[in-house]
Amino acid sequence: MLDPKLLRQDLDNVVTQLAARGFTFDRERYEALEQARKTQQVATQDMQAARKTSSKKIGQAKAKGEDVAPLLAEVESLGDQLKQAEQGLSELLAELHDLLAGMPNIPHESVPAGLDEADNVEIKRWGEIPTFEFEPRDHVDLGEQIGGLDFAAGAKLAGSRFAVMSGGIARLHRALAQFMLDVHTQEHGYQETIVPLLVNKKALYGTTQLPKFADDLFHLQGELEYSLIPTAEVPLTNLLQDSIVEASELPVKMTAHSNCFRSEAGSYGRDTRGMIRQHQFEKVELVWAVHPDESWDALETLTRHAEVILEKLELPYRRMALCAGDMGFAATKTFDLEVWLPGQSAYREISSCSNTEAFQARRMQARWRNPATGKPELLHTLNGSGLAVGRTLVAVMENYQRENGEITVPEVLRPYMQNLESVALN
RNA sequence: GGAGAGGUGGCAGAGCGGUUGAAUGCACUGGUCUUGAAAACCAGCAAGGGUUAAUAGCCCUUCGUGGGUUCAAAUCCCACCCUCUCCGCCA
Repeated sequence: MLDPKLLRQDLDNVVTQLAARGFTFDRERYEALEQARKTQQVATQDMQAARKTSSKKIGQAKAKGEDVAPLLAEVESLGDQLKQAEQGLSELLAELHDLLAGMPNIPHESVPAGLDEADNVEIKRWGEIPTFEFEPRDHVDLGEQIGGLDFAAGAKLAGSRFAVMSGGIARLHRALAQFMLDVHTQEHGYQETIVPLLVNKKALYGTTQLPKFADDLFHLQGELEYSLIPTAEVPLTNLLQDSIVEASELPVKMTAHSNCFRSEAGSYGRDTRGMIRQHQFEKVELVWAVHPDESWDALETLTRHAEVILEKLELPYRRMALCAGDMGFAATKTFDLEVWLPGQSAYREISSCSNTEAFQARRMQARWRNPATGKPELLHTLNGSGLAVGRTLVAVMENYQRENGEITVPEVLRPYMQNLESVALN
């Protein structure tokens, strides 16, 4: 959520900056609503003040044993008027709030211009693209060849966009998650966290999946209104919901390995082959909550933490700065990491690291106490994948494949696999 | 699932229709004292929002959440949520 004060004070700028990411703001509606709100709020609060004063007088008079009848007559009519005014106000506030809640974050000045992924800017490349003395296969073919990656089984049990892993592939997948967690907790200083995979609406609102993106989620039926998390960013970031963190406790750095569930509504026909886009996948998530002055350094550090995983795995990647129009709703700036997939001869997204500044923190009232003023102020929150485990498995399979279909186990994973040197036929 | 208890400020914990945004303690901040620190003493210290040039004043809201009664609700009524204890069931 943007700062309502910013809209009141600098609407022109907000409108143009949001236009940069392709968002059209209904300015006239906003201005009319805001005008009405102001009038209504001042009037309502005046009436509340009047009622308060009268009630106090009545209390005092009664205590002295005086006759309160005239005072009662005075406030008699106030009740209905006030009720009406309060209702009118709350309707206006709700409408304004809905309007605000639908507005995306303002892109940082360093974000490249552009409306779609064609305008994303490559920041750097790392690693050598591997060459093969044979025609490299994609992970689907590899999985078929050595077994352990079964999409038909996934479809039988659940439907499309599900897979069953088994044997060496499943083990490799588990090793990847363990490895990532160990690096982040032991080398990068994150707090390991295990979080609920089902969350409530308030949490989803806090990280901005709601109200706008309800269709991207799986919602449980039944009297309890749970949804499956699309990313551990939701529970991790919401740990700070309605709290005030001491300055000495910053930065807060948390990591969680979790399953993630996405409906993938609107992506019919995209990435239908293989593990790239599944309804259920695993991810190791990184979340920071920081002093507002430090979020830009934090974004760089966080992104590096994700890159380190790829480098340790010796997977070639590039870092992209997303253009304004390609960024997620809550982000002021996003770096995507794209890993090289020989099966597609292309770089594919494997991590997305964003600074949301106070956008999420404002919604969830995540604050820190500024020792200089003694007052609570909004934190800045960041999140990034470190990394998407399923996609990392794909990258390992395709980059480490041998002609016979076996997968060489990357050096850093071997301690997690009893020093197994390759994954062969299941 | 059954029975009971409870949800109040950063934490603990009073209040149970009327100058209560809320006693008290701890924590925190400033001061006195001290070579310095601690202790002791004194003072300050909730959050959100509105108005405004203002982080100045003034005002509103908030005692789990949502409704209701009343001139007036932390206090009374209803519903829901959560926590704890016991029993049952169960990874």
